[in-house]
Amino acid sequence: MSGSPNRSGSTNSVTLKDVAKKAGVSAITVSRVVNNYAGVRENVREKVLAAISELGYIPNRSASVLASSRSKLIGVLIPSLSNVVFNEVLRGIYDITGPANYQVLLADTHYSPIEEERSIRILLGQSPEGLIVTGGEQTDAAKAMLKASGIPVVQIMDKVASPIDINVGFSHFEAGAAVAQSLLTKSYRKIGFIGARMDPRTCDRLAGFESVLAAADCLDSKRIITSPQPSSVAMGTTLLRELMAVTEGDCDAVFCCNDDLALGVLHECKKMHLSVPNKFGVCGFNDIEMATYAEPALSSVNVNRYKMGSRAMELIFERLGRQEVSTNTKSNYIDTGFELFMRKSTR
Amino acid sequence: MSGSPNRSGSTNSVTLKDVAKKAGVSAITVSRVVNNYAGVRENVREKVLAAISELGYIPNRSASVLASSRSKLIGVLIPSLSNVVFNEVLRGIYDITGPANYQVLLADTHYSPIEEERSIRILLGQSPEGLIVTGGEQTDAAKAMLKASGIPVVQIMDKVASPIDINVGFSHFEAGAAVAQSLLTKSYRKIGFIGARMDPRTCDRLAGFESVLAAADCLDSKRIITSPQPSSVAMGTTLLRELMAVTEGDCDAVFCCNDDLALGVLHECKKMHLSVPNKFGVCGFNDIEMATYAEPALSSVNVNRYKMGSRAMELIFERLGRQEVSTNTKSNYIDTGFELFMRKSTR
DNA sequence: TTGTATGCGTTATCAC
DNA sequence: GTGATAACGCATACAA
Repeated sequence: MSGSPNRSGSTNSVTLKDVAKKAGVSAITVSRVVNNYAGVRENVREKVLAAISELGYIPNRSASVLASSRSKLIGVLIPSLSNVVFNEVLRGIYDITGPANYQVLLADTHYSPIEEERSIRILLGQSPEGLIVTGGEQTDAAKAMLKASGIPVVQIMDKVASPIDINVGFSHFEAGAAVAQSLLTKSYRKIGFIGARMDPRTCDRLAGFESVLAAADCLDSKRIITSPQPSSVAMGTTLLRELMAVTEGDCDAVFCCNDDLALGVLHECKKMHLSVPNKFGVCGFNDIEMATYAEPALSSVNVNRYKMGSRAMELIFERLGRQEVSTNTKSNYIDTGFELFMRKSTR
Repeated sequence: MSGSPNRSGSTNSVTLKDVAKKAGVSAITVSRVVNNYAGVRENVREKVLAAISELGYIPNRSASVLASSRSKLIGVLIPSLSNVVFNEVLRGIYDITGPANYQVLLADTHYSPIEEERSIRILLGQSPEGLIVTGGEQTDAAKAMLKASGIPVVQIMDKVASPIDINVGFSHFEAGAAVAQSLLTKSYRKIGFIGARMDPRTCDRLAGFESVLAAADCLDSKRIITSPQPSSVAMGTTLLRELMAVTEGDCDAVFCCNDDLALGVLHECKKMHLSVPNKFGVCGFNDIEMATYAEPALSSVNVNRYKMGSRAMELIFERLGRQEVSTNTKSNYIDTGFELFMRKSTR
């Protein structure tokens, strides 16, 4: 209705004062209504609400944050937006932040600690009330900033050696070891590994896997095929070819560092007439929905991605709730575990 | 080193003033250094930079935004975080925002215009410099807010009837029609449709699909099977069973509203000994990577998801660049098109 | 229950 | 090239 042009360019410049004037009250009263404070007389509240909707008032968060340092913002850093693994983690996070009216600032670090540090610096500038980061490979500078920030920080997706603050994840080393153990139990002996991108967690899975094979005297490093490039189904086909070439076919199973790769492997096995699971066993990781529907159904490892996200967020809110700086440095690690689902792609 | 406790709880409270004092200059000079202003003497700049890193100063964006109304924030609203379709869109967006040092505020609307309106209100409160929303089904209130905001708004993923501002997408109606046409060309005549969630874009694809079948006198509404629940591979298997039950097997092809559903259909076809593509043709939508590796390879429709994201962001930046409000109301629609990839799952 | 004064950390404006 | 001062819009503390 009014449509006054605003001086500074873009922002909708209806302010508390405008609303206050229209409602015939003071600015602080409007503020109280907006923030649902108890002590406001009902008729006053209604007048204010009417004025708010009439003017299309939208509170300016910057001003609010500056004055109160409660931003209702949570910073989240993940290594890759393309990796579907993080979708469910994000859902877990959003399912907790949404109802609490918190917003998420999401940054993609592209698996780079340097980019991560840059993003952390920027995110911290937005005064988030909590931060969720992936893994434990932050730069020293980043760790220092996070500690200095004083806000709850949760490292997720991995069990980290010395957590900055809170840690929600599981041991990739143990998960990799469990897969190796399971394949051994199924009488596979010449077990290979296929991995792409090789981020720290993937490396941990490989390490756990190798340790078990080594103990069983079944480890042969030429059966370990990796690529620094991103994972994909296509990459799985390529790496299987490579594995078979390098080992001259002397390989009876493979642990793929994720399901995309494994699905590519299954596809390629058909083309190569490699009979799965008898001649060749295949196990993936992450247990995406498609695993169950592959032909044959893909063995995989389920990790509680949703839970890691939701639990991390819950812990932040718990911290934000209690005032006491209860630094019980012992139980700051939540293990969300993992579970093997051995299906038709392994004996 | 210093470690002074901060009064208001959480934020790292090293301010411009602290840096200024340490460097022996005024606050505004520090601000100039931080923002890379030209006219600062080199030795002064160095002194300031030293003080900044020594104190671990992180600029407070809220204060900056309040004073300058340049937030370096872009709001993005998508209907679902679980839907992998949006991953690539987000990558497209982030690949443009990242290098420009812009942050993304990402909200999940859960396919609900009401939630979308709520999120838009909250996002606008953060003074974003641009906003990207999905589709054109915003509530009237939401549209009003977006228009009043004065910032560039891009509606993506769909060709919308009357864009709020800018529109980057493609016609789902035409895409659905193209699939129907292609299936007809391949001599399928009893063509069904399987759809889940049934958001407006899915409905449009169905409408286009139906219009072509109707024109060819091949439309039978009992072959249209839909569910309001989310899409999944599992849902694809269920809906195929339903389609076959309802039509008593009188159906020779199906268009699935997305690839997840279609992969489920392919899986179920095997169990039902329905020979694909001869007895039964299957076409999906979105052309996810797995489509190529399905058995048989899944026919699908590729839409430029990455492009929709990146182009939308580029357009926002273009707008932000030029001061003139060049409301050339004609060419505010960018068509990113679609492309059929008919593979082995159709004749 | 409501209002007044003050400050949050930064930048715009205008002096020097 | 550098600095003093006044906003920016809101919330805290206290007064009425």
